[in-house]
Amino acid sequence: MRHEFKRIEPKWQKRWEEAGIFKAADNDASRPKFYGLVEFPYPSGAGMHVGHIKAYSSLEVISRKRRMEGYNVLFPIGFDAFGLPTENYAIKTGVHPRKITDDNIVKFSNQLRRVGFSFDWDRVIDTTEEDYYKWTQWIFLKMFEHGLVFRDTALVNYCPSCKVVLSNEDSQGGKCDICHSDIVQKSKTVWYLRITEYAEKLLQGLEDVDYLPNIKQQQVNWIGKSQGAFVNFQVDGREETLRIYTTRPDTLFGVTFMVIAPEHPLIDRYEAEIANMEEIRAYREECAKKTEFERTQLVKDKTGVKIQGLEAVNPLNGKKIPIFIADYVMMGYGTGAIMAVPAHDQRDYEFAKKFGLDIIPVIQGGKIEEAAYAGDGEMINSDFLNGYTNKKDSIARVIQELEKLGVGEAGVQYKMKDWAFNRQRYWGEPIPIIHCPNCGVVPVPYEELPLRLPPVENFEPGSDGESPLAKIDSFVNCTCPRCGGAAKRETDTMPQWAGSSWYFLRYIDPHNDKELADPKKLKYWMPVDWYNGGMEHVTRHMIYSRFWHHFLYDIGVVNTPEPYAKRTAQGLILGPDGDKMSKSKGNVVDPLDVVEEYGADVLRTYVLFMGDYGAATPWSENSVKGCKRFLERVAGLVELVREGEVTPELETLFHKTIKKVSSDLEEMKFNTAIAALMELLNGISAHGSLTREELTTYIKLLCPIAPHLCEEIWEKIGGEGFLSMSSWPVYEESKTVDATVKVGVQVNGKLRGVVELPADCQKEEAMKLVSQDPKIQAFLEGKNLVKEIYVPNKIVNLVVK
RNA sequence: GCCGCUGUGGCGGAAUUGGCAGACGCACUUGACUCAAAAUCAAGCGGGUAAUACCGUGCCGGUUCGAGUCCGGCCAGCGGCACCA
Repeated sequence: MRHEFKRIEPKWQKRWEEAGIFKAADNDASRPKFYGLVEFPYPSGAGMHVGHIKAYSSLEVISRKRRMEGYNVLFPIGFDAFGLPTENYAIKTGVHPRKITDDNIVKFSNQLRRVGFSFDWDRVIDTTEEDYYKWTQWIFLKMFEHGLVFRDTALVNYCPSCKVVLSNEDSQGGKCDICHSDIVQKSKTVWYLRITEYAEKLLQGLEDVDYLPNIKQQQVNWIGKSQGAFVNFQVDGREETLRIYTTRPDTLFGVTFMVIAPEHPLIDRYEAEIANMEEIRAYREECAKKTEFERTQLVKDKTGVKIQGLEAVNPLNGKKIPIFIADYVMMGYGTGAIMAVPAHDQRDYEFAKKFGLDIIPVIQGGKIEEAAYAGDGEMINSDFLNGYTNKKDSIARVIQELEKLGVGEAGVQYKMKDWAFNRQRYWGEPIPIIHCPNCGVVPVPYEELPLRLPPVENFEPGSDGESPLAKIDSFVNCTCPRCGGAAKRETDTMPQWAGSSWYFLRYIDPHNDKELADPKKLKYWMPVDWYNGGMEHVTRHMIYSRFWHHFLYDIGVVNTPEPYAKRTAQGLILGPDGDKMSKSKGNVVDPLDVVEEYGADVLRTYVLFMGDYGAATPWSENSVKGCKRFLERVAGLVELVREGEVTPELETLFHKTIKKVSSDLEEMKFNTAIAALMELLNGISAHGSLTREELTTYIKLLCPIAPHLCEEIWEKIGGEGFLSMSSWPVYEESKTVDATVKVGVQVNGKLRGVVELPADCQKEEAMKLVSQDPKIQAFLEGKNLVKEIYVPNKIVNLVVK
């Protein structure tokens, strides 16, 4: 039998779909459930990328295996379709984003079908459909209702090219995540989601989930919890305290100055009393011009200005100390003010050196003349803290003292910031809020959802960073639902991350027009058992969606706090040249070209065989050919079928392979699972024949990876029903071991020979057999045998002198 | 600077977690088939040697009968965070 993929692949895809075998059954209590989730694609005009294939193939294989193991499997797909590329394309071509999106989804769906993925196509969702974003808006209003939505005027990251405000997540490194232009700072009133309120829950929740360790670590870093204390310094002679946050309150006796951020409100309050206000104003202006990126990058040179006329008082020893403003302190973290301990903090040290300030060591160790000392040591120059050597104890002691004096308390801080939740763009979910001159900010009533995107002809955003919706009077002008007076709608839309923050819930009940999803079905399917996706989504999408899910849990919509029980990630597919695939480098591989030339089964096999699933691996056309060769040899097995139940020579190999493939697939070691199937194939070829029973086992093991070919073989040998729905092979442990094993024999730790021993053979017998080996005898000639080491089935080591 | 990960043939990568390093695949070499090429099949394939010996998992040292694997110290690369107080 030849592997005629062009004929058989469409045939089986059609049969699977007609029979509906991949449809999930809601609330089926008769079998265990498995919810496998892959990150739904953004349907770009370019179509599918080989990266998509790799990302989906892992859970595709697991889902197919689960079905064969008797699970009720939910393996859905959809489209995360709001976003800038579509809108930009609309601006360029004049075609409506709705039309572009629909066309791209059709294209994507067809491509996904040609790869033979076993998605449940009845549950496809599209985040840009009204029936879907109605519920995105609903969740937003629920958050509003629970005080998690707020407006604030803030310096925001603004991309002058995309003309949008970006979240911190989208502007990492001072570059726009979408177009890579430099970000500038702009003052704007924007919407925020109070994600920081969930910082602790998001951190704690990580203890109950099975994420790859690096994924967990990245989230922990992102949340960035630190423990320390808040301390109030009195401003000398005034009813004013300067509140700071520190992780080392026990170094309070080493404080020689204070630093506040340039934007700190203290300055505005005492404008009249600050002698050098002109100088300070100039410094503030200078800082405002810099982007946050510049501010954090120009770390070499500390700048700042001493505030003339204000002094702080150290609450523990009453010492008066100067206050500076400097841009190395950020308004966005802690309280925007610090106590400076130059002896033990490198930044404070550099600042003190530059401005000629005192440096008082309070921890023994290091060379204070050269650099700040951040290590451990005995406390000195610190009154009641002197003599402490353990930092935990000294911190506990000083916090006790601060609390007694009423000038401070223990506290925690998170690096994570609130989520800037808006875009000044057309192609996004309208924010369901009304601005009323009488009532202020009023939410759109739930009954009025969805708040639809109005038809627009010009998608260009306003030059002042305003949304295109602001130009549509019929959309903007409305009546206030509270007082009935004339009011205006919010014209910002939600950021692209909104729709993907809850999509996995909608798959569970995609056509429900009463609720986000039926609670019974939610309870049945959630949590997602296994979620696979890219490392690039570990800190944004993953954190956002966990936040939304925790919130939905708190208001009783879902019944688990954590949405994903397990999370894994695939590695990138690099271009054949080893560089990241990109259009400009011309090293992009189109998966459809591969399907066309080699078939979907070959493509599926290759992306899983090409290397460690979690690692970045370059594409190799030659290796694709290798996979093609492999499947063609498998197709040829049909001709080797002979009468019988088992082939004794192959029995152990079969049992071993079932065991290895079963466990390797679970551990995402797809490359070694396929290698094991290749080895088994080599074994069968060497033997020259196999039984129908054995061929059935073989194609069952390969079926999740190369299902079209395996179904075809199954049909050819008279199998009934779909192989994809047959039972997963089982092995017997006792049959996975050979009667004899080849064991290496070392002399003084060096390999000198190999002997064949009965499996699990006793030491005495093993030694006897080893000593009969002439090669080994030669090495023992004239030497004293000092020690014999024997590890059954593994190694013999003879120590001689 | 901090945190995490990774260094194994010409290449992608294996190694039951301390027990025969290089499974499996690619590339390559030789042979068969062919007028020839492709495809296919067979054999070989870490370095070294005529064959042994010997040398080999980034580098240096250690533990052990035995180290790719464990410990200590470096070096290089990748990813994340970053004037975070």
